[in-house]
Amino acid sequence: MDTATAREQALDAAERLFYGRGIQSVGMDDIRGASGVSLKRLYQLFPAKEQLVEAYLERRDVRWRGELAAYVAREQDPKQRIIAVFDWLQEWFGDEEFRGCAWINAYGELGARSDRVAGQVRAHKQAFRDYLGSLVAGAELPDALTGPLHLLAEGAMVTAGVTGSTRPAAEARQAARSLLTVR
Amino acid sequence: MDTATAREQALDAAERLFYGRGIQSVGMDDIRGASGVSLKRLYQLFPAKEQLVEAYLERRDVRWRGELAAYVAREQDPKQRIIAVFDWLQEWFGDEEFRGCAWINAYGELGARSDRVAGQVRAHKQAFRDYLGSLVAGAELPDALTGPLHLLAEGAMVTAGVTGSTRPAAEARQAARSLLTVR
DNA sequence: GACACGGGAGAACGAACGTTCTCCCGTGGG
DNA sequence: CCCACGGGAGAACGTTCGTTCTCCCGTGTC
Repeated sequence: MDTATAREQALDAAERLFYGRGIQSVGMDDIRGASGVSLKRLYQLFPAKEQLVEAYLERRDVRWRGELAAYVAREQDPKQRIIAVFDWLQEWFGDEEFRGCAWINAYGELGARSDRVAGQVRAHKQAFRDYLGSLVAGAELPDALTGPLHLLAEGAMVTAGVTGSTRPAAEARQAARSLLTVR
Repeated sequence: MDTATAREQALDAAERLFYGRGIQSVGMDDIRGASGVSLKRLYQLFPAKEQLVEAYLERRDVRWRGELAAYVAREQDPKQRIIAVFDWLQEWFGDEEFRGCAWINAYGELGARSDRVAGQVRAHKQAFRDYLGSLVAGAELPDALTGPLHLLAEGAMVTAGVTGSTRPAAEARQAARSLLTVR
């Protein structure tokens, strides 16, 4: 197995386990077992667990925002694009594997202990907010809408994560529609 | 030191440390050191760490919701009471000790491993939502507003926790005002 | 005064886990 | 064929931490 595929399999297993069971309750040995990558190789690729965690969050960040952007881009109408964000959230919440927002969860676990993880969470949330801002600008709506839309989305992620329901996405979409059409 | 005060001091220390540094990174020995309650007593009062965690979340839930309700009750106008929720959040976010929502953080740390903690988080969030619902009903507003208001509040808590800023409260309050005055 | 006892200090124990080390094998080059 | 070497399996090591145990002291009771 060459280095690139070993790295990818390690990250696949790490993501599945870290996201599904939490970071601290998954040991490096669990990742070895799930990925088939030996401990020796794991430590060559990621000299410490924290670096594996960072790589997991980093890769997931790129993919998460990419998938959201691809979904939204299918919509032509600029205002509908904003609504599509909440449609996408609803689909995500309905996924069998959904267990809340990976970054909010990671922040709860490690935010107080690891500055690097805390920084990654901040960067991810800021990037999401900036993306919403770009959609708002694209629809020629006042920039002041960005904050509220972002809060609705974050609230929906938290609430869906805790309750396991997709309803928060529908509620958030409805509220977003209402905010977009006010005066 | 009698049993009641030992219990209270243990819970005081547990709350300070669990909330400030995360649950998993605080050991029983840290709590002994911070509370002055010996390990022997600690384990008489709480036969396992998980029970101390549950007692911490339980006591904090009662106090948190009580303080919110007391703050809101000072307002007479039913609609202003809803806005007052966000004023209270803003004060909370500005507190020096503020480190995000204790329940969201606990869920990120333990939600996947402890059903009891996950249940407490769900119950706390449901109680908060129900409280918002009672304010909405008191203002004779449509019940459909409860969900969006709740999501704004949750989003503000998460975002303030991650960024350390009080701004999310102001944004959420503004959005709430807007939702209340539509049509 | 003798003694039972609740409690404090902190050592001890055992498990979990991050990280490293040992041993061995298969392979490719000389 | 020999050998160097990259890598796998998993034992080993050291630390952390939840939990329990030991030892001792002060107090209240007869």
